[in-house]
Amino acid sequence: MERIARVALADALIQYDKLYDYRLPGELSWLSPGCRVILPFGPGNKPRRGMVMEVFDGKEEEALKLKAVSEAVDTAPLLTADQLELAAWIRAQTFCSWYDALSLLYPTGLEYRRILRYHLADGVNLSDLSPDERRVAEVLESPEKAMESGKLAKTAGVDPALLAELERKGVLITEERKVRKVSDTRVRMLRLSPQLQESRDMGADLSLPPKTTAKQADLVRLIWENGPTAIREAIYYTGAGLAVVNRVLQKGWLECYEEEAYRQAYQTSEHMDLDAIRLSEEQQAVFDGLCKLSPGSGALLYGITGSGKTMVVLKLVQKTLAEGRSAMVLLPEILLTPQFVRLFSGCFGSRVAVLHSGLSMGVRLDEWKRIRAGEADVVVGTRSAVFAPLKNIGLIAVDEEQEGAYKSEQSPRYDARMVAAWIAKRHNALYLRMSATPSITAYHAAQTGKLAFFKLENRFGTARLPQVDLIDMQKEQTVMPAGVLGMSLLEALTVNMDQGHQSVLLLNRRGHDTVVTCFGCNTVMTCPRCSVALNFHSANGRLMCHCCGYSRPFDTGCPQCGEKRMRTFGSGTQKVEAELKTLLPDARVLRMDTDTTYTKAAHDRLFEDFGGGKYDILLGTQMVAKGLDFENVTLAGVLNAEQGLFSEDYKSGERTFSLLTQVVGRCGRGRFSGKAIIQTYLPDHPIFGVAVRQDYEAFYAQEIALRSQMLHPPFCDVCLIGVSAPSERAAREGAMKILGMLADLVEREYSELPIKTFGPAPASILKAADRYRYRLTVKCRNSPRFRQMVYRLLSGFAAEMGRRDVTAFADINPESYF
DNA sequence: AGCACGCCGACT
DNA sequence: GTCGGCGTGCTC
Repeated sequence: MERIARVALADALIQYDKLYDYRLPGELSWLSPGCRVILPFGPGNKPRRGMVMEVFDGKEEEALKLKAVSEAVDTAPLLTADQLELAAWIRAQTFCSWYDALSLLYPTGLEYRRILRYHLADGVNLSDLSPDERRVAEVLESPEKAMESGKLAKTAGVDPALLAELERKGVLITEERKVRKVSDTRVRMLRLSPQLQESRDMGADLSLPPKTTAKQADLVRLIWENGPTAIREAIYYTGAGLAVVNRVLQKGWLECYEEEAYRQAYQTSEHMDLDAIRLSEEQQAVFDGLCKLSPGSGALLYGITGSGKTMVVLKLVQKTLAEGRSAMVLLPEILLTPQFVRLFSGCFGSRVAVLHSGLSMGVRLDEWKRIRAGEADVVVGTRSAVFAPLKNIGLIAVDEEQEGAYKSEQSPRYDARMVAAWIAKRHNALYLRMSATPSITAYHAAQTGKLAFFKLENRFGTARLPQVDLIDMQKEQTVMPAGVLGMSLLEALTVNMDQGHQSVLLLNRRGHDTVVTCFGCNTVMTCPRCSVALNFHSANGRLMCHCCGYSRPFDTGCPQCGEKRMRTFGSGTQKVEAELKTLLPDARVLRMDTDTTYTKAAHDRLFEDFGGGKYDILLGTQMVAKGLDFENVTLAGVLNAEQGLFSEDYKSGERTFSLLTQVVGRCGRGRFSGKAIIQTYLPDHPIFGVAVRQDYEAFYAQEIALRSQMLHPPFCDVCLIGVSAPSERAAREGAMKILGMLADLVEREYSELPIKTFGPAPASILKAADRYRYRLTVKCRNSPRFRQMVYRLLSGFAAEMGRRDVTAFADINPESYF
């Protein structure tokens, strides 16, 4: 019998992504599932990365036909059996490769980088070489000297391919080194020597020889009294130098060892006594109800803004920890994490770990390790935090569950809410979705009993919902010609400012504005790589593409006619800011959008400044609507409320309602009552009626009827198939090809599947990053059998198109429409 | 993706 | 008769 490992291969394309069997040689027979390995792959036996998914015994003659695993990367499994199963599930759900799914489960900091270094071979005769080759040899000088491949090619000024050729010829010898992307940080610690420790354990007093210096004695006493301490800290407390430490170590009273240190993700915050906080009657009832649910249940908590959902979650986390289980709280945006982390770390201290993509690789690695080691058992983070290696999870709470940010729009296209549900079921944990404006799908699930339903209808404390006015911009006067601020809103802003209160202005922008056109020929400035208009950013004076990041200076002139003067359209935040400056010259306006808040530190600081009363008006895009909680804000204005309604996907109503509700909820959170003003050019749209009344249930009734009638989710699933290619023709033909293959599969083998196909159509952004995109939309039921068909479709298409630079992907229930 | 195998044109 | 073009197919 021989040990055989079934391995997932890294960087595998869908055409050949499957589990491969390799023999485990004797010295590697200890390898178990979850360990990373290096394998010889393909006819050239190129070393490739992989992860062991399964190990079993096989017949000797079978095993000998297999190639052998060449190297172990980990000495112990990196992932648990549960995690391997999760990866398999993710792969099946999202059509990603085995290894891509596995990669979600550990931080990139644990990845190794392979560094190739070249040496000169012994006894190379320089006169046998071409001039190029000789230059390479001269750079290396001698066999002892080595250089990294990229650097060598650059220094010698040769094509990197030449190096590979020289290696084949035996002129160069390669040496490979594996370097972890992020190293561990270790800290040197001091502890008592075994003898001293023993006497301390016996209850003896510390006794040192009489001629011990004061500093030495202080140092030993510190460790005696406080236990093991980091050298740096010990030096800090005793005032001793490193020389004293070395002396004491030499005398054998203390010993030194290394311990893993963790890079910090957040500042520790002031302690908060959770027991001192009493829940309201309504909150308590919800809390009790949630506690009574059977283990492994899913629930939806519908709570209006300001009803104190977070407080209920804090208490739930506390209860979960008390039961010896861990908890996870997911948030839609990185920008919301600081507030939550402050709150949670105040209550649970260093048991809290933070995970989101804004953290540096080192911090993320260390947070991951703290969680895995069980040192942190409360995880707060964004969608990727759902993969935190918590053990024995008792609670997964998803805040603002309707937010599209929970869905990944890059491969693997997972939905953190579905992953959370899977994990919760596996751990028998409570899966809690929360929102003031639940997604139609979640509310429907609650209505039909698939999720337990809880409600918080009252604003906490004295806060009351604000009065909401809808302004018809077709009739409304503006002060500025072609201005965006109507008279009513301007008046309200003035009054609010005079009373010393603050206001929030939301600009409902969706991409295509702050368009710039040529003053001469009226050409719209568009991105040369994408088919979208460029946006003017005053912060850097450049025209920028919001799609691919391309930018160029504003003053380069019109590419059509060379005219230097430009005209700006739309109502970007800058334009509104300028209008405010003219109309309310005394107002202190804080503009917040992706230009001004590029870093999270900047965002935090601006938020704090606003909260501290340094500004009268906060003006911004979507981000100002979320999570902001300041008692002095009593006016909210929405500038072009109908914007999002023009997008073609079925969720536009849901998103607009949610946004309006959030922004209205921003004001009147404290002692003062609030007011909201919504400006729109489409006042008769049914969504505004229910939005003004802040009536979610009425909105739901209206929306679910529409979904049912149009056969949209939750009454079906939507599978988006996207195709991209270097030319529009190739993209369209690719999409046609897929449509043909799909029809073929359906006719031959999958005729029983309920399917309706739409398209091919150009994607909503036809051209992005120099590639043209087409899409197909398939209304379906997301069943294993349907996914199997899509998988075959994708791998078949990839095999056929592989060499033609036409790629396709599938995304079930996407949040954005490509 | 790599890499080999394989079957047709211009070369020692 | 051989070197080499890139079309086709496989990768444990």
